[in-house]
Amino acid sequence: MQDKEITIYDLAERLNISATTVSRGLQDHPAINKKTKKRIFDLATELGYRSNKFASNLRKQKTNTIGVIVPRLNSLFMSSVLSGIEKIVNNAGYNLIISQSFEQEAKEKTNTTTMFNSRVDGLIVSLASDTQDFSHFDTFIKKNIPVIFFDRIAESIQSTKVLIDNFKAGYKATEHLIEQGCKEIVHITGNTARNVYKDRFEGYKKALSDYSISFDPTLFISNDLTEQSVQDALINNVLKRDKLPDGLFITNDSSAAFALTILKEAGLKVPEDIAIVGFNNDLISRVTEPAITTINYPGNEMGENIARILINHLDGTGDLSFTSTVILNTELMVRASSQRKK
Amino acid sequence: MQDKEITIYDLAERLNISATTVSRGLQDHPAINKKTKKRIFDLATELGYRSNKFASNLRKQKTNTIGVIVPRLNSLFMSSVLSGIEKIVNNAGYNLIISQSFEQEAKEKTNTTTMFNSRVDGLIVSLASDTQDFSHFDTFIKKNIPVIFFDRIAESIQSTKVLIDNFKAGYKATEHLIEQGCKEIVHITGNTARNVYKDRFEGYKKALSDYSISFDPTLFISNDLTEQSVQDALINNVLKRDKLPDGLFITNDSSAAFALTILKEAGLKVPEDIAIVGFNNDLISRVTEPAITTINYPGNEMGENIARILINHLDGTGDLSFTSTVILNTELMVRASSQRKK
DNA sequence: AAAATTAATGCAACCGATTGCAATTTTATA
DNA sequence: TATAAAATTGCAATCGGTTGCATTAATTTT
Repeated sequence: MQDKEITIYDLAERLNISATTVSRGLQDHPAINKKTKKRIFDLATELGYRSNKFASNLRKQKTNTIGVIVPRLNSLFMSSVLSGIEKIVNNAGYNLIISQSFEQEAKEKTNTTTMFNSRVDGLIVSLASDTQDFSHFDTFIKKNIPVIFFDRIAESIQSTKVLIDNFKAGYKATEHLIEQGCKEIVHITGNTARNVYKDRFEGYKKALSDYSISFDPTLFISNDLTEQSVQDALINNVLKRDKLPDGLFITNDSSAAFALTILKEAGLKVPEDIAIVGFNNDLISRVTEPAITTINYPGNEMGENIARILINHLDGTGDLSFTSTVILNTELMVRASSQRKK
Repeated sequence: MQDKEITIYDLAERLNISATTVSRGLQDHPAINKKTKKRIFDLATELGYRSNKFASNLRKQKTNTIGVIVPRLNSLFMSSVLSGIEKIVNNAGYNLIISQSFEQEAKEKTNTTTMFNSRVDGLIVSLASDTQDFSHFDTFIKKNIPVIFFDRIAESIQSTKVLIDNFKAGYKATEHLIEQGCKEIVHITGNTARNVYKDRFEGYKKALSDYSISFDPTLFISNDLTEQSVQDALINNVLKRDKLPDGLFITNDSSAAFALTILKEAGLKVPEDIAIVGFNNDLISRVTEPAITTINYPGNEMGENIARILINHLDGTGDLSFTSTVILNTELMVRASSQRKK
């Protein structure tokens, strides 16, 4: 439209004062007379003035933008985390730029570069499942731009991390199955190059060993946890075994629910023939029959936590110890899919 | 860090050429000699130059950023849409800024303002359930900044819309239930001030009337579709009726799944006592027992469509007819929850 | 009322890239 | 070799705020 954009110079001209004063007035600078401020604000509103963030960012070298890179957007857990992040960040006056790595290291790298070039003030990352090399974050570290990892973290990187105790969660899930009398527990999980899956797996093994059950590598299945993979694992592997397993610990609820339907279709009774434990406590774990025992992993709270830590760092006085690890609590939600004893 | 940021001036100085040439070289401007370009690119890489988007945006008055406002992030449907949008938009070199209205008109308004002030090149919106006044989008319209509505649209606004034929979907769902022998079909849905719910409701009523079933207002329940509300509706209303209904059309799959568990708990058999049809075709509709009949509503494709339309408009030559409506196909996925006849 | 403070305001440079137009260099044509 | 045409490159203004330092105006203090 013809609507010319109003600038501080326009305001200055109309008010017969300098652009400097307008700028300061708009920022509520203490040195500016209250009446002058009022005149500025009034005219600004009247003319529909809006600050040009680019000019401002350019000068201030700050963007008020936070970048987020996640493996995928379309899971309930991820979107809960994002929802939590967005809420906090937005209230603090920051913008969110979001991108997905689609579980690919290469995409993650280019996304990281984009974020860097967008000059985000901070970066929040959950790693792709196959990322092995972390050099793409070096530019951030070098420039002292905070990077927070959550859920899928990189142990080797010196930076803030927000996660759960996956080892403990894996241990508790497995222990619970053992207590229900399971002896042959299948563990289906993601790429164990990633901490989340590795640690849960370690917890699984530790529980087995603590209860004197020897770890059977053939009961351990690591794949990408897509429907296809889960189906393959069950039909071509688990269900083909001479002796069918009596327990299944699978590391997300969608997969657990999906596995449940496949096992039931195959004629197995859950939990009598095979007990199941999932992970996350998504709604889906509550609507299956039987409902699925799972680990409660509060995504929304995690998101809020992450955001708060980052914002505090950015807004607070240049604090020191920005290298910390935050561990959130999880709990086992026992439901019918695993209860074999009363 | 000490790392000074490299600018085109630094490059220019080192190469003994002007910043203009560097700028053009970096943009692969045809008037610049190939050898010069190579020298520029080489030095840029060597020194780790990165373009300052703010300076560039400031000068070009374009941000390469697209804003998205949705009611909530944490639903599978929404995140699929976002995932689709992100994919396309990112490939086209745009950034995504995302925010949530939390279903509140007020928050939607402030988010819109923020987007406006962030000078997004385009805006993608799915309305909050209680938004009645659309004046907050006027600023965009006035400035000719494209706004695309999807799913939850505003009929009265003249702008591009991407959605499904909710009337038809509602009709098909209801017709299917009728064909299965249902006579008393409960319809639980969201705020009918919003097109999605209103149209599905209209479809429901039309199907009833086409099959000579009179519409019973007491079988129609409109609420916010939270778990709590669905539970209330079923327990304090539906299940308290003298004559229990024999069909349920509920407009999202999570709610359908949740409703299913409640009805089963109450001792009803599905589909024998009551047949159920949901909406969306989320994974959750496939893992319940029985699996839930639903309307397939492909979020990811919708997202990609939206993004493509917007990008084409932004990158393409200033096209004309930017006021169109795109209707995506949906289909009824018949599953066990509604099959009462063979 | 003059001098010393304190409060307000303005000057001018700067942030880094872009671009219309002019100037210079190179290559082609006569 | 002089001249026209094409290919390259550079000048200088511009985008809109921000900020250190200087200046001017309003208050206080003697």
